[in-house]
Amino acid sequence: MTLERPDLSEVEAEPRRRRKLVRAGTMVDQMVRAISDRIVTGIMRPGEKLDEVSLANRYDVSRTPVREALRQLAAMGLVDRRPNRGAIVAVVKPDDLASMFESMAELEAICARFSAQRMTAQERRALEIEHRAAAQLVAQRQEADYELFNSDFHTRLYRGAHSAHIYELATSTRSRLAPFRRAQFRLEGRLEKSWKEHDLIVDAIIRGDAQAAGDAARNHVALVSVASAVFATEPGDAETSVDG
Amino acid sequence: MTLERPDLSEVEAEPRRRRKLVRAGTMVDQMVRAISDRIVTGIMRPGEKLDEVSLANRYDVSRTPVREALRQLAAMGLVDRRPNRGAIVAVVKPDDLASMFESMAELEAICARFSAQRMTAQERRALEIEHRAAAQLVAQRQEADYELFNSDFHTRLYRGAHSAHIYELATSTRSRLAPFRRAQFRLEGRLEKSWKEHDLIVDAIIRGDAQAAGDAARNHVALVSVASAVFATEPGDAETSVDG
DNA sequence: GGAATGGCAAGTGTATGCACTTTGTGCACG
DNA sequence: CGTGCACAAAGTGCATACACTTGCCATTCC
Repeated sequence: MTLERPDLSEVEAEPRRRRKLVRAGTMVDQMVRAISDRIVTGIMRPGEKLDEVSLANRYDVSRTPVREALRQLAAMGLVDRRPNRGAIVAVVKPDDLASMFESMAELEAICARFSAQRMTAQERRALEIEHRAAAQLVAQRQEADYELFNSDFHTRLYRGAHSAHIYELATSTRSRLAPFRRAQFRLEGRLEKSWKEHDLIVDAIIRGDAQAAGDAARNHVALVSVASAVFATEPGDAETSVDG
Repeated sequence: MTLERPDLSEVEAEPRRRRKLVRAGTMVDQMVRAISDRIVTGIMRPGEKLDEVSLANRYDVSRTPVREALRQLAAMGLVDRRPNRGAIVAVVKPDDLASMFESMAELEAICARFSAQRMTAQERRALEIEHRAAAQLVAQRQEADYELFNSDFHTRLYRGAHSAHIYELATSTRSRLAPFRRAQFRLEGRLEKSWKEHDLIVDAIIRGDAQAAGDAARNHVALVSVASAVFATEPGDAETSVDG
């Protein structure tokens, strides 16, 4: 339905002249962030059309920067572009989704393994403290807050590997998977299971047991994969509804 | 020196009107391929400037498609773009380079492991046949041909994992590393060592020994990394010379 | 009646122009 | 003689106009 209301809050707060007071980076970079947020958080659903002129109006720019943003998003894998036929939010086939979860599992295994070997004492301590604190969120069934913590937890693992490129691979793969797993914690008992799986990872990292940390992390993602598959295969027509 | 000769051979063979007979895809896609080729094969060296108007003249298009191509190349990690300050062929610091080789080693380990588990009988046979044939190239010191075979060999491993996303991660990481290892086979004895390392991988895959295949592959890349590091740290002023 | 063709509308691909940012250079001033 | 400012040149960022492609629909022909 390509809703028409301005809703430019992501880019700028006021309808004043846009030029000369751009806050951070170029228009294109801001739009890339804004649009990828909308995709990753599920506001835009897979298959939804990304019309160049609509986006140009929405963000109050011309088509040129929109096109550059779309190309960059396509390179990230978040949107599909067909020549002369426009762009849509990336639709992945079940096989691709499985492949991406599998990759994610292996990447997390690597990160956990390296974390067990390379994390500094401070990093280990912070990881453990945050993980312990999250037990509260589990006990109180704070799905939303736990989801935030969960994201932070995994980011710690990626950073703990102390390898810029692996961090990049992990975060970009995670972004591409995000649209397909945002509801996983709504599943009955998933919160507790997630925490216990984390516990195994943390324990192994603290002990410096790389093998165990890697295996635990791989297993954790594999289970998330199963939990998420439920939603990915739901009938979801994904075309008209704007947000759930 | 930004050589001025036309040299459009990569894009089109004749100086006739460009429109209406573009062969494959859009101008932007063709330029992305052409420029990434020039970077990956070492014709353009890290740090070299990518001026928009020069590229526009070179490929006989306006700046708009050039900008889109540069943005896509930046997303691939092959070029660095600084806002308002142009683009250069990506320069990676030694730490980043090490990180990328490390990632490559892990990715290849994953591919080899999966290949040992998942390759079809045909794939295993083809891998072994090609590998055996390459022994000729080693014996005859055919560095250039062996390099081609080597690229093919690793691509077989990536495909053998039967996972689209892992294939993507492996090939893109490989592209980003390509500029830094193109001379590795010139090192004394590297050819023989490479073949013997391949031999271990092939043997493990044929036997279906995932663990051994992964370890052998990781080790293989680690050694390539060392061999390439020699060139990466060479004084190389990387500005004027066009090909070595 | 159905299939093929022509034109229309929507939307993408590219060219071009102007505004703004950055950077280098020369001159004034301390 | 060194430091800082102003101005000019080069080059990027974005807007706009136009060309071309695609999909749809009505009309026409078999």
